[in-house]
Amino acid sequence: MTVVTRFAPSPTGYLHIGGARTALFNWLFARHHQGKFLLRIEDTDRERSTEDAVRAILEGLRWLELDWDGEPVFQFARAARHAQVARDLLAEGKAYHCYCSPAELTEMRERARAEGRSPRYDGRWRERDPKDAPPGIKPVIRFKAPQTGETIVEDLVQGRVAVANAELDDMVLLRADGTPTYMLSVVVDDHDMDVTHAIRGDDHLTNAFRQTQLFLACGWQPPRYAHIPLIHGADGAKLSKRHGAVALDAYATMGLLPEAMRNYLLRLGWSHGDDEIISTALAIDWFGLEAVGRSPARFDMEKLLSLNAHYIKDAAPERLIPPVVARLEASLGRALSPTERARLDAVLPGLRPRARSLIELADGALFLFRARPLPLDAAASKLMSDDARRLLGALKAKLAVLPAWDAAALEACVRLHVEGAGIKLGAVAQPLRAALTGSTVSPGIFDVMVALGRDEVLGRIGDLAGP
RNA sequence: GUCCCCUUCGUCUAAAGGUUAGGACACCACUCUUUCAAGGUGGAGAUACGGGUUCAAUUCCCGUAGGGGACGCCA
Repeated sequence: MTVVTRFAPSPTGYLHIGGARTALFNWLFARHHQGKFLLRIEDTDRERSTEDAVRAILEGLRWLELDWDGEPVFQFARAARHAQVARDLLAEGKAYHCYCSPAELTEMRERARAEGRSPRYDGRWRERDPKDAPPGIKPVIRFKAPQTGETIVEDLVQGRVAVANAELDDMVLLRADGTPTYMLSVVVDDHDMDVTHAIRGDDHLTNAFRQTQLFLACGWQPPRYAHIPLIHGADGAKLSKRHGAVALDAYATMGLLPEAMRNYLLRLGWSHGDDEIISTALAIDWFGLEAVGRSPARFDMEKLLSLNAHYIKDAAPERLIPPVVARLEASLGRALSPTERARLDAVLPGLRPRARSLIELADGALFLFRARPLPLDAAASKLMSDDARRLLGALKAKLAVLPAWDAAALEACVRLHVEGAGIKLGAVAQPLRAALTGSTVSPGIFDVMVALGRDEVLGRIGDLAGP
């Protein structure tokens, strides 16, 4: 049997970390088993579903490079089929009309809560004669759920979980306006789409019981369920807008690489011994539900950034350059010239191990493109003593006539210069760094000089050097 | 409130009855060094608590505490 998984987000909000991990696990599981990974947009809530959210979800998945098989299924488009199943159940006596008004239900729940009972529908229309139906009220269709015994879910992550059927009430399958509810749609779609494994957040665990009952009533085989623990914010609370559960594209904007995000998300709740850095190819090879943990995890930006730093060091330059150029041009407010882009290429190796994100990478490169005279930051200007200026002035003259302009020649020249002056390399390297970058922090100074080129170097030194 | 789930360093996790309880991030120190990183080396740091079962419990069972989730004509 081919494995079929699905990611079934509802487009009522944006794709966040938790949803992204659910998608990743479904995708990995399907790819591992050479099965199918389907995408289903659960848009049966017409009030809250938006096209923007659909777009954001698709873009998020594309950014993460999680490709789905076939076309996305829009659940609402299948409403007629869902409604038909509800009517079939009604005809078979497995469901019934309920004429309770929303106000009546609210009152029922409030009273139950006040009396310390579970707030459930009491089944008052379950056995009532349809002739009692109040006139002019459109009924909903409720599922006639078993009231005794228990329902068991053999969860691939949580293990065997049982709940007494008395704990579950008769859920609404078809709303008064004839539209299907989530519970019905999920069951029908999972069946029609031949979903074999439903991997989703732990918050759906109780739904699995109701869905199992519905599957059985329809005479269908439920999929295998796998409820993965939720991801919490850094403070241990449920992820929400306030806790960094921002849309996935915010992480792209922050300069995260999708492979870093995948690796990070993978290790949240899943492990393979002591392995930490796991390529996507290995992840597909190794992934299995048996290694998914059962306790919730906290989101840790530091670890994500550290993984990102690793992948930045690893990434091919052609992957890094375009996003960095885009960020640079945005902050510069102008396009980079070919000469400037060559400078960027030249310092990239030096910049890479110093950046944890593409933003830091771009920020680190900014000094290359600043107009002269360069503004110095506080630490840099503190370095510019009269001695330092004189040293730079003398060095400038030697650099101007240096036959070769490569890192080795530059280093030799500068070292000779400091030896002559009887000082340490740092005494000139730091002022030089300040003059060339405006800062006390940069890649190796000789690499910076090569990238900048002789004219720019002499110019920048000249702006600050003493007589 | 009811039901369900969870609990190993600050965080993510390994150890599927016998380990000096391992790794990673963060932290500290040292090292390398033209700065800052990166790299290298080392350090500090955990089995929530209480009972069992067992020759032996992080591991199995029960309870307590704490945390989370669900309880919609939302998904």
